[in-house]
Amino acid sequence: MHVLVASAPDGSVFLQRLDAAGRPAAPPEHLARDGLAGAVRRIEAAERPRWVWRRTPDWYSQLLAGDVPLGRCHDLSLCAGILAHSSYTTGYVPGTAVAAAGHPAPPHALPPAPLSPHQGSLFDHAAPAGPPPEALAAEFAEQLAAVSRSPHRPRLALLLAAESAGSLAAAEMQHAGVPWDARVHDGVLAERLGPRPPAGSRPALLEAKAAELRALLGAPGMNPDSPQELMRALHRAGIEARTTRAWELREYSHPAIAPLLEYKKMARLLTANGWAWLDAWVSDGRLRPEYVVGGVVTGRWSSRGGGALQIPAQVRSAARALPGHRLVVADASQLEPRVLAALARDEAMASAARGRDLYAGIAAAGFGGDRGRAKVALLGAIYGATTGESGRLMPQLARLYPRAVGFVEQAARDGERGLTVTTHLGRSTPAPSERWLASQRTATSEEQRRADTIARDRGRFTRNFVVQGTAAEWAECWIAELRLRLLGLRRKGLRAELVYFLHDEVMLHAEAAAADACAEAVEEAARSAGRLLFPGVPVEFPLSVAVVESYDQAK
DNA sequence: TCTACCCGCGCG
DNA sequence: AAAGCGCGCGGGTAGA
Repeated sequence: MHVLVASAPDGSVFLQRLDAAGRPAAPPEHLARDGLAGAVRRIEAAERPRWVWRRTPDWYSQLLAGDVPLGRCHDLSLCAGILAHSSYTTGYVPGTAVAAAGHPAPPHALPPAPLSPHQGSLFDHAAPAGPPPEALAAEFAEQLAAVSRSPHRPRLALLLAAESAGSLAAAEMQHAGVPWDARVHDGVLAERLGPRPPAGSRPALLEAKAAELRALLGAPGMNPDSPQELMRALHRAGIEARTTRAWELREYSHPAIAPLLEYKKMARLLTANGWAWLDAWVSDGRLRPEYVVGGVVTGRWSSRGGGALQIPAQVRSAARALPGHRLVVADASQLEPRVLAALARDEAMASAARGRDLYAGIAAAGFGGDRGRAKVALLGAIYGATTGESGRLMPQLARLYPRAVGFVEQAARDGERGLTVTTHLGRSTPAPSERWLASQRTATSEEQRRADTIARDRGRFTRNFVVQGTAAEWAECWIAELRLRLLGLRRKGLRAELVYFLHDEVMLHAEAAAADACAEAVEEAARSAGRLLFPGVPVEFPLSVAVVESYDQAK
């Protein structure tokens, strides 16, 4: 049922079956490192165990290189991070078992900081050093015990399973990469910026735009990339902007504004996703970002390198299926508001969400059919808006949906008081910062004002945390269910791979013949995620799914 | 010359 | 039209 994989002190690989409580259930096997893939493949086929290891990337990237996909795992390091903070359990301290087993690593630190990308590539196939196998087995048993004594055992168990499945999916996506056509990308750049220039100089169209701008502002030699120079030039031209942000500049009517906004757009494309980006992050026709599972406090993933979680609309046409293949792109519609309706058990909001478009449903129920205002009001409730249109609409929203609004208000009040808040499955906020604690020990009224600001900031954070974090849990359950279905399709000879994940959106690269089955699998996985998180709660999580040749054709 | 920080903008 | 959450990144800038 569980198989621990670890490095033995002598450099061999240590495999051991563990029982349901994490205790050794059979004598360990020692394997030579090059025997690992074969052994794992055999055990996976025969037993479909949950693989237990310190960190998924340590083992799974080499297994994927040997084409050994796995169904389930338990990532001790990620689960330690969750359990250490979770208000759903008590008495768990990460690394205690490791330290007790005599490992010289510092206590409280089962997972040292992740390897830097450079180290990762250098040592990918080297022996991952770390605590001895017995210590990892003891740590696993500690984690299972922490789940067992939780009053929310099923939820916490689901969270650890989903996070671990996420680590498998992340490794698979990094291994596969997004199919990326550098010629298409280069074409986009050439059309918007001009042909690729020598390194260090501006492409022709960008340089021309800079010249036009200098002429219109009467500022020869001005470098538009320098905020200071730009600000001086704007002021001399009578544009009294306080910042150089695009949305503020849009307020002014002056002949230089339009070219300036165009310049900023073009310069952004060049620096963020230009030729240098292509050179650095696309190789062998694939964009291979590194995903950091649980990299955000709320449980969302972050990424390292290439800004993979911010691929701008402008270059999405370069993400193209290979010949004979399709991209299946799916995203969850209005995920966060729907999660809020489920969290708060708000029947009224759930019924407004019954259709495809939640905002339209809410608009019809109480905003005179004005979808835009309904959306602003709801997002304002989730983010904690107090001023502007969104702030003004709050009372109206609260009358319509007292349970939903009350739920986020409670999370905000708790945060302001320095309490921990927790997602549906059990991810809790870290303790308030030292800055927060210090701010509460104040005397003067000046300090008190600052303390209030800090408390309100934390209130907005905790308000959003419960919703964003629970949405991340839904998405992780979704991807977990999806990858199991893809493994099933693979056994039927239908090949498809997960290639991209972005908070509430997934992309598959599938053989054309498998595309429809993939679209169905994505839908099934979403229904399953809803049932796993909120059994019996009548909130729907509809998707929009597109089968396309390139990413820009989706939605 | 190097480092740490801020700004601005892209994504959800 | 534009303030309220979470990120990563590149370039400019200030200080060492």
